[in-house]
Amino acid sequence: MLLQEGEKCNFEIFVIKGCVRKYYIDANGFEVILQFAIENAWVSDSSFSIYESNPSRVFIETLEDCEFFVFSPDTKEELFATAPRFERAFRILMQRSLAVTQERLFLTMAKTATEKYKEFTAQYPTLSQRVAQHYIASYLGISAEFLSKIRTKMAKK
Amino acid sequence: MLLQEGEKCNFEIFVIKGCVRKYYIDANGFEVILQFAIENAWVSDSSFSIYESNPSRVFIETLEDCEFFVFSPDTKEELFATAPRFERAFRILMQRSLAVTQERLFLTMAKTATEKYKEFTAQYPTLSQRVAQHYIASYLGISAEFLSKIRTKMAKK
DNA sequence: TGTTTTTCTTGTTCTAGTTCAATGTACTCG
DNA sequence: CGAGTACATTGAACTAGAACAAGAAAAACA
Repeated sequence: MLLQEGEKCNFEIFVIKGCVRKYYIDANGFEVILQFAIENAWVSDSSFSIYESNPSRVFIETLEDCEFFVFSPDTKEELFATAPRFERAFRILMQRSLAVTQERLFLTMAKTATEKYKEFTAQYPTLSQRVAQHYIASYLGISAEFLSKIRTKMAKK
Repeated sequence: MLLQEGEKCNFEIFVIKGCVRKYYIDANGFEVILQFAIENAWVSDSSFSIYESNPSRVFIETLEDCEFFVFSPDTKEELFATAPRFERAFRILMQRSLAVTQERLFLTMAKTATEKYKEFTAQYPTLSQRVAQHYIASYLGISAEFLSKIRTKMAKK
């Protein structure tokens, strides 16, 4: 467990190897998975790092053995000071995260559960083997049972 | 109409006055509103500005008489060259957009239509008066009819 | 190896929200 | 002014997906 709800998130992680999930607990006590980060992806509680004093509302947890590269605010500031071009790199990184999140919003809003699952397997071909199905269901915003039904239906065809 | 699907988006807009909507057309031909931008907000097709050669999949359209401040890539580069601290400003801007988008994902995934509408009116108190209801429904990802039913139910209480 | 715990499947019932259709309201413009 | 167009409401029938429950498989573990 890398980050707990209520803690301050003061890092940005680059995943070299393994898989982590970022999630929060909704008003009814259910986990909702916001992001899977696998090899070559970044995770952090980006939503709240702007309000740096605010505690986080999300959890970040490893699902496999992992290797990371970790940026703290200090190492980041140091980096920017010595090599200002990294400001740009981080801006582009932010932009890419935004693109990914918007793409998810696209999917979440306009697609059926089956379509979402297809897109998911296309986007993360390895992940459906690597993590538990109910995590995927939570990521897609559907119930684990319904995902199972979708899968059996797809298998029959 | 500021941007059409298929065009290249080469600007970032800061809304001084008025209101614009950003939307796309889904596979079934329906408009899905991704964002309303009112006073002091930014709009651009952030999802694709990283792949700068790619044509946009979204439309950006004014809903009222507007005043903007427009950044093109050129003015941006010029700005960054003369005042490098603006790199940082734009990074923070990106971060904030990301925060907003993630917050929306939160809402879209875990809340009922009624809850979403309540949160919407709380977040954009003026907007429910200013724009057509079916736009709000599209933004919330629900049908215009159902939004109407929610509203009458809320009014009765 | 058997036992326990976790995950996955399957069926049934139920509900939030959709779709369609019809009517009502309001605004625009000749 | 009246007619047309765009928008909002209401109701009835329908459906995607949830919730619940109860087994089956698979994994963990001693």
